[in-house]
Amino acid sequence: MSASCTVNVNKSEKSGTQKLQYCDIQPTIIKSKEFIHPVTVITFDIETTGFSRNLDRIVEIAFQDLSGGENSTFQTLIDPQCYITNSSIHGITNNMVASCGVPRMQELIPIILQFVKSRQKPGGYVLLVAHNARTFDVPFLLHEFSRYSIDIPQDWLFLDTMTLARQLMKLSDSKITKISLEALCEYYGIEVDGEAHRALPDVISLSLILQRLTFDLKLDVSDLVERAFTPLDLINKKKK
DNA sequence: TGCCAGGCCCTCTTTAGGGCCTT
Repeated sequence: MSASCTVNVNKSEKSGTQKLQYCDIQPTIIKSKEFIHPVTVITFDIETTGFSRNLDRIVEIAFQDLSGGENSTFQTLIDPQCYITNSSIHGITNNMVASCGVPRMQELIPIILQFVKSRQKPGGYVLLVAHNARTFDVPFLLHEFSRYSIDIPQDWLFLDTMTLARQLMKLSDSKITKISLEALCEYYGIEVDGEAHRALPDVISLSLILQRLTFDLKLDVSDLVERAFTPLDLINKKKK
């Protein structure tokens, strides 16, 4: 994937994007090759106190804007306001999150919104990418936002790299047999820069994996947008 | 009584079951 993530879309519809609902965004972005509409691709990862989106909380989050440049990464511990019992998994302890300056989620959400906005191109959309995003990272994020009655911005789309990895696994000449983040790192010869199961090292690995997957599957940004989903997609699926 | 996570995908399937994947 190129460093600059720009995709062609219909400029004439730009003025109407404020009224768009989640479900309308994808076709609008990928509609036409004649017009240019920017998409910012940001990978992200969370560490949590467990697997339950209802009972567990996020203890660390990291983002990386694939466009690069100054301030392209963002990482912070989060005070989950509950006892951490799985420190052996990620190494994040109760003492660490109790330290002065570690924000609670309600304090952090405006900062996350500001970070993403700072990376967003004027009039553009954001594609937030995570591994197992559909089942894990995004539902957790939605729960945290809804806990404080804050809406996910309508110009945010989400992409799950597990979907791309499954697609790669189906290719006849693919030698990949597992699609975990660890397995994909091993497959692509990516060395984890730092502790695995910490948000920033995992997000840096994910950025490299995303670039390799898009290359192997011959995808451009509009292809990624086509495979993206919105919070509304998850809510509607749950209702079915 | 029912909850204790949940969606995707494959197969020994489709009126289902179980492994994978995330912390």
